[in-house]
Amino acid sequence: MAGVTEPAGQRPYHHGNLRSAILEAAARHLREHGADQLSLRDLAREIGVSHAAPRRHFTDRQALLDALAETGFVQLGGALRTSLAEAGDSFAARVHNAVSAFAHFATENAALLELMNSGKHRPGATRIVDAAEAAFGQMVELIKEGQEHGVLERGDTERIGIILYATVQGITTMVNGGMVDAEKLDELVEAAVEHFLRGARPRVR
Amino acid sequence: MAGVTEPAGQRPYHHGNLRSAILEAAARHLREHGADQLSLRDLAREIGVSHAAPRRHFTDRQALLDALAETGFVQLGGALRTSLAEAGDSFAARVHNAVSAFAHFATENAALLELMNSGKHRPGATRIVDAAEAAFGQMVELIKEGQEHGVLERGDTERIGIILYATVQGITTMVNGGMVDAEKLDELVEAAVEHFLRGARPRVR
DNA sequence: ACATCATTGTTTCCAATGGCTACATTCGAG
DNA sequence: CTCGAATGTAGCCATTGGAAACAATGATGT
Repeated sequence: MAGVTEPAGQRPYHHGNLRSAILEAAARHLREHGADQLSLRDLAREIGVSHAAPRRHFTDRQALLDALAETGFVQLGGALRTSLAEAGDSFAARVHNAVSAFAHFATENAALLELMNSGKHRPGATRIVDAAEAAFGQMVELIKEGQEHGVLERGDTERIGIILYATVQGITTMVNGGMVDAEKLDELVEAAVEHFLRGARPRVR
Repeated sequence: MAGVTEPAGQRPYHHGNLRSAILEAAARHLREHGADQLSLRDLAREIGVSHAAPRRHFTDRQALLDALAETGFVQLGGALRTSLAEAGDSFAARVHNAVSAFAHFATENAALLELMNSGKHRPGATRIVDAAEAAFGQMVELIKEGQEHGVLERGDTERIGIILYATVQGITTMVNGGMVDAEKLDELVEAAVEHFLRGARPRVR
């Protein structure tokens, strides 16, 4: 039944937390219809507010997309974090877990991922950059770990991290773009990790 | 001076080859302003034709984007072809050349690349798929070459090709997205190739 | 309590876009 | 030379993002 503040199905003048409602709806639309089809007015209609209301929370369509990208990086960071927490001690297993987590996040949130690395965000969108670095930083940490354990070659840690990150990122892009069958994802991830570990292990002297 | 068929600055009723004119203008706009900003009416205005004229050549905005993606794959294929033709005999050098060619094409045509692997094309866009496979096939051929020379491990050729392709693709995505400084491109490509060759070389028995 | 100001929504308007239909001009095959 | 097929044009519509002026609500200080 309608709450006290919502008599006869009427929404009170103030929504309460429009911002998060918009973000939620936007995330769903993003997943279901892609970023191109995401319309501010559509969201407003769905939520039941006037089409100009969202403007109070997102100055721009781009601002909304930026916010989505930011939360995307936060989510990705979380996924990586738990994947690493659940992993055992074996470095290979840790890498595999992290990469696999990334791959699944990326393929289950294709449109979001595209948004995240489209780099179209506002010049001053430091929040996105921060969130991205927080997520990416875990990969770098992981590499550092491998280097300290003597399983990975020394040298520019970030560069090695970029290569690992890029490889997974590329695989998911191909899957998301339909160039590669989605069923091959796990198999590819596994092969990529193995290649990586072999390619980046210390040279025998 | 105005040609015979173009008296007093007047364009004849029929443009002559509107289709290619549109493609050209679209390619330029794509490069300069990205796919999002690409407007059919804008192109029509620029070319000096009515806003509905492009419709005779591209049923849809998407159809135009599809066509752009297709030519993109053709261009990429060409770039790979010449890069391989110019390479020496050393397998490592051949891989490096091809990968480098890809990387530069991808970073110099960021928006186009995004379009190419966005996978948003029409379900029945076989031409795109064909063009893509023609380009991608060269990578697979290259891998096969390495396998026959005993420089790369045997096993699923396509899978190995995908990993190589994905790695470069990922690197360029990061560069294009601003996550990585563009100046690091060559250095990254080199490292990636080296990692790849070490990671995919035959295991000693 | 109450006046006042900042938030948050609403309404109304505008320009631009993609897309559609009916119509005009030109080209080319028979 | 005629007539149908291509190719362009003009005008219309719905939708969108965005801006401005106005309305309702919430919060704050006295």
